[in-house]
Amino acid sequence: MESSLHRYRSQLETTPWFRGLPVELRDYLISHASLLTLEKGQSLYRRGEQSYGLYAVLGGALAIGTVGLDGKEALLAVLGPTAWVGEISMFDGLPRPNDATAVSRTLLLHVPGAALQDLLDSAPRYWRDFALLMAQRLRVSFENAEAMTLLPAAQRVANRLLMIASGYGGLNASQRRIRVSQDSLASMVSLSRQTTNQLLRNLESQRIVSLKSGEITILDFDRLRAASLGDLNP
Amino acid sequence: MESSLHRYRSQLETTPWFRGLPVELRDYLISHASLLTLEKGQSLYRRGEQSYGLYAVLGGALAIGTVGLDGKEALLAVLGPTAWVGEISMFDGLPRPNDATAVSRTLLLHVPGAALQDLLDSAPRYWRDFALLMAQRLRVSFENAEAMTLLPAAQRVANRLLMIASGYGGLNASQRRIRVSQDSLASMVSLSRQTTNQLLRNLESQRIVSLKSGEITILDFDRLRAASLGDLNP
DNA sequence: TAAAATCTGTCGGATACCCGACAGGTCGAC
DNA sequence: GTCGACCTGTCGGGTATCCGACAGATTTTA
Repeated sequence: MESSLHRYRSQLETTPWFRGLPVELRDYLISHASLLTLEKGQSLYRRGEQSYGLYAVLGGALAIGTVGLDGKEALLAVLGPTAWVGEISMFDGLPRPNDATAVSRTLLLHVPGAALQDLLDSAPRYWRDFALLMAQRLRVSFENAEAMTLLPAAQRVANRLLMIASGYGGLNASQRRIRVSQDSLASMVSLSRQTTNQLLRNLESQRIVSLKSGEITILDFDRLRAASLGDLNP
Repeated sequence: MESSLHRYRSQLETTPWFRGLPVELRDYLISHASLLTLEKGQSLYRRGEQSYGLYAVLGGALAIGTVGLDGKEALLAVLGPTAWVGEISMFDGLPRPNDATAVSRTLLLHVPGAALQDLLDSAPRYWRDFALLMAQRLRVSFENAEAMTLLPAAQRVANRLLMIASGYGGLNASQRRIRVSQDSLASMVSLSRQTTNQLLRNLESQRIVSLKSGEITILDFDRLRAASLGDLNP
């Protein structure tokens, strides 16, 4: 088992957080992990459930969010390779704060809670390394809350595309081709699918992005950045 | 100096996070801290600045948020006694993610960065304790993002009042009398002051809250909770 | 105690966004 | 290759919320 897991090491090291860890910690995580596959639509965990450890996305993608009473969805992020999830419950031992669901067939690395406990009991200095993950997520979360209340719709969309493309500030790999349906994007920026579509088509007509089914490609980062600041003809 | 600081110990211990810390850590924090007073409107720190340590609010209140280009404000929270702030930069060493400004004359406990470094270098197990603070804030932040995108305006207001009254899930003391202007409340739920006012008056007419200038008192928690879920005649 | 500053309350017109509906495209499954 | 599932694109009416404006109340400052 171990040998097969080490195949993923270099892939994992594309993510800033993981790359920054001490070697022995990286070794430990990989050698105590196992693989796990989710089919499209299957959930990794749901809000309120107990925690069973830490996960890294190796292939496919996870949608992190919550569904309201009426079925409406609040999407925080769609995380692809090689993002890590599940660290909050590691610290406070409380139930998971949101849902994680596979948007397509997804391959995961699973580090069981017990292995983490053992490690942290014997080397508590590693708490800090895992906390860095939370710090990053908190910064993203603040940035998002800010964008949500300060920016009008069009700028929110542009801003979000940049955020996704950047890998949410280092949480996962950066990418210029964004594999997300307009529907999902809409519930990330809390707009309706229809207006999101309008705003995207607007960006497309200016050759800032190009649209395919289930995919948005950024053509011009600079002008997208300008659009997110509002310095652009609507 | 030390003797005067110990007067605040029992006050600090009203906050769940601080109360949960090991005794020696509480001792260390208090004995390495100093007092600091901010006048109304003065800022403790601004987004982008370097970190100089950790703070606890002992009196008055801090507004945590950001101002947009146009002067519009995004308020994350107004924190009173005895909330702790400034922990994110402690972990990643990056600049502060938002502004902290005194809304009235405010008394603060300041634990300098150097003292924290010394402590954590010699006893890295404490990283975990500080990380708990981040975990709490992250949960609040998620809950908030969720409320923001899933709930209609009226429920957002009710939800937010409950959140503030609960001390943001344990971040600071709980209170039934909320000392916040309707204006501030408005920019926390991202509504205009006018509609926030309408919604509050609506709650007042049902005897769920009572309104004074700069103050909202919750009269009926159960019905406010119902209102935040939408089970209430509008 | 007077003056300044801040906060609350209320009105209507403007508008950004929602939402249902439906057609056409694209993709994966069998 | 064909079918069903999902996704994109577009229209128009309905409406929740914004925004300027202004008056009165309340708190703070001098």
